[in-house]
Amino acid sequence: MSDAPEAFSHPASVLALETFRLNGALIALGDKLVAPLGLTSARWQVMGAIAGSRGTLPVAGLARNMGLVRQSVQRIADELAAAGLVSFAPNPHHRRAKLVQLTGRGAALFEEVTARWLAVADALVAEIGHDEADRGGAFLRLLRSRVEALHASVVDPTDEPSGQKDAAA
Amino acid sequence: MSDAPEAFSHPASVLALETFRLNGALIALGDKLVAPLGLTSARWQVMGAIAGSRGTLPVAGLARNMGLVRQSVQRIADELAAAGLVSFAPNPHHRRAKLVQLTGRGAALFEEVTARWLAVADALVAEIGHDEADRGGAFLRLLRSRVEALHASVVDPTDEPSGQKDAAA
DNA sequence: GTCAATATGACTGCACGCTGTCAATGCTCT
DNA sequence: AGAGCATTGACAGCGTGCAGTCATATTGAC
Repeated sequence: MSDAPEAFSHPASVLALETFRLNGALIALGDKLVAPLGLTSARWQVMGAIAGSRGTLPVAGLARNMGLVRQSVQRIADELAAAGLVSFAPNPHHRRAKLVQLTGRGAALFEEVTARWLAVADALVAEIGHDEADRGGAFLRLLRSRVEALHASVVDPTDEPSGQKDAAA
Repeated sequence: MSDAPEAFSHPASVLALETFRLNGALIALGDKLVAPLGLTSARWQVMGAIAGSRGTLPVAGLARNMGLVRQSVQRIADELAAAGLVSFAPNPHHRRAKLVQLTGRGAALFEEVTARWLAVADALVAEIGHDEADRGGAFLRLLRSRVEALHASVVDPTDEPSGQKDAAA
């Protein structure tokens, strides 16, 4: 077992582990920001996706924009609807896929949350610098695209090639 | 609601959202890597922490090293023990806090997982470049430290300053 | 030596995202 | 018009991490 440390110090391992920790820190920060307003990080993000769509997207569309599966967003959306923060409007193009929109209360709450976030976001960018923040964002996007490509290319050696959907290799 | 887009294009928002997506992509990649060996990302990471500690740490110590709370690691460790991959050895310094160690099967499995990971990790670093990977890792660490500092400094306006533990304003 | 503070494990409950499955809806091709 | 396929919402189950609580074990102050 003398190979564990070298595997951990691998640059890719450092990237992965640091990403996990940063992810946790960001969620913790987000939760702390919006908790006093009765929200959570996830609900806030869904409300943001709704606001960004101007209420023209159903749940599945929001999920695509957020990079999540439908079911995750559906649960949050239902809870937000139960809380009176979002409503489902008829969709002229699809009878079942109702359009998710913010209610008056939802929009007001989201504006308040946005104000709180922008204060923190400005402070964060001020500390690390505009250029560095932009470079970091680009790096994260690049890294994700590589990871996703790797994810698609990894083939399971213990898996027979019959039941595969996408493994075009 | 015309302020949603500007909040989303904020450099800090981009960083946060990209971090969430990268986190998800990494977990998906990790799961896919170790699934054929009967593991998950979380169990693999805990095994890694155990291997890195050389079996000299109890659950709480592993959790500290990983940046998680005890309970999360405890559950995984119990499951790994049930699967015969780790065992709990007596701790000369503490009767309850048994030392978590890999069993022979656990160590062998971890070595196999490590080999699989190193192949992918090398491919990833080869694509983005060694220097860029190192710079990215440093950036992530810096960003996390700033986010954690912000988390500690954020005070809740609707919260009376009596019940606070760490808010050294 | 005693007692409070701390550390640890055990247990419960919760939030979140995923997979899998099913029925209903909409779209495309023949 | 009809068949086949993709999309969508609904529902169930699972893995992971967190907070809270309690009992036990260890440590430190007195």
